[in-house]
Amino acid sequence: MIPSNPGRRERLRKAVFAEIHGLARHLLVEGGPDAVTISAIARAMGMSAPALYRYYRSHRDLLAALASQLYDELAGRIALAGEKSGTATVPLLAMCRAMRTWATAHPAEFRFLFASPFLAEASDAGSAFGELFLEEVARIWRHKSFPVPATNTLSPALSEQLCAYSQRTGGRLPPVAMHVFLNGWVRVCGVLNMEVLKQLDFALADAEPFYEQTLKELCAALSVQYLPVNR
Amino acid sequence: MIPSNPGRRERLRKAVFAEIHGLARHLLVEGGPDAVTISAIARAMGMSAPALYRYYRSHRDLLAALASQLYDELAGRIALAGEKSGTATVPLLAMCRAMRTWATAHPAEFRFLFASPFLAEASDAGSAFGELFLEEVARIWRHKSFPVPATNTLSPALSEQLCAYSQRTGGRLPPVAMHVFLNGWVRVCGVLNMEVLKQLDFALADAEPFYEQTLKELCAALSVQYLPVNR
DNA sequence: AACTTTAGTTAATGGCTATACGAAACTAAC
DNA sequence: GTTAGTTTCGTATAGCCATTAACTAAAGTT
Repeated sequence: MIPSNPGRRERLRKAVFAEIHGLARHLLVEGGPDAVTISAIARAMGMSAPALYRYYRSHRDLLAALASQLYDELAGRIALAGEKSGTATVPLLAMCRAMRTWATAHPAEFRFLFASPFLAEASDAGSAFGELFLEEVARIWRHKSFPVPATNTLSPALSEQLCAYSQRTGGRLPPVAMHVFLNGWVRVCGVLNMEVLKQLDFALADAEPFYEQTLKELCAALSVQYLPVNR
Repeated sequence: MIPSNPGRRERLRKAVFAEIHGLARHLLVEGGPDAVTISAIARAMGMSAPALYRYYRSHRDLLAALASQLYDELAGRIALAGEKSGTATVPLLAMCRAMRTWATAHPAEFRFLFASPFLAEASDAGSAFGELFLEEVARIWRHKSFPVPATNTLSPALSEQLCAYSQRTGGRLPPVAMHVFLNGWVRVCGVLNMEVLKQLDFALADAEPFYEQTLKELCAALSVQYLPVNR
């Protein structure tokens, strides 16, 4: 006989959520963000559309949950790559590579996460990712400070903002070092955004070598050793 | 009496197109890309929705026309800034500034142009802009070549693609110089994309000083004189 | 066994794209 | 000036979508 353990209902509910997420993601990959409709998901599940409102209060909420899930997946991959990187190598390199690996393996998801009109208004789309990489750069800085531009080469307006950000993040990096970090972050994100949005196709058939070259230059700027990908 | 000149119908038609474009853009700015619907435009015009199909064969076509119009506007601003820049200064600087000026003045349009799921699949979204700036860098190169990385520091896979692109664009820039150009282009686009997509808010309240610093560094890389904005 | 909660149904509203068809207006040729 | 053809618009319609309301059946609870 089957015992009616108390958590059963929740387990079933969880399974339905999982099914919804899976189908939503599948639709996103196959047909873009506009294809992720409540109707389509319900249809694929063999359910009526209004039934899905037992699980999400609105279409928006469903998309938000999907975004959050993808966000966690990417953040997880990056964190995992950082942890797994051997003691000899710098975690930052592995994290940057993990980010691109995920982005190119899942372009639709990456676009949805970073360039969707849906999240654009919600602000700070990828701020937490920035923090993730900032912490790594701060670790490198603590270990051995890298060269920074002279303070007087930065405009007062910029210095002021860098100081504020430095303070806001607990002074882990001095303002001028913060500029080095931001520069690198913009380059990494820039290449990834542009590659996924196909804004580099006009010049490069495959952006991987260019990305690696960028990482090499960033390692040089941070005075850490660059190691090629091990295959 | 009113003469029935032959061009009248075309004039009216042109006016309707202009009205559609204006309303479409207004809706884009006010409510994002999803607000640009045939119905909403028709409603604002006091027309029935099907009537708009006399002007555009589909919703997609309308959005494509809107994108093309915005594209032309931005390209025009950039070209104009390049022409108007005084003989003492480098056009490239003015063009980069014009691009950011437009982007920040019209964030909704810029997002629609560069980060919309609509154009992402259509490929080479902003390739022509890259060409625009490439020509400027080539002009600088012809005038006085800037320092380039040693060929052996670039991976063969990257060198090969740079060679191909160099050839494809008429050899205006040698492959290693092409890498310098691409690096700069990624940084400029990266900052702009991230600023408009609010991916820099976590660090910078105002991205303008950071953008100017980026331009300063690019000028240094291209061995041209950086001039602050004249006010 | 009675009550409550949960998960699903159908029906209905209103917005959207898109097509088909008809009426009016305009154009041009006779 | 009349007539035939073209262009532009409206109405009607079909199909998709989100969302709500009312209802039902099953499962869990007491």
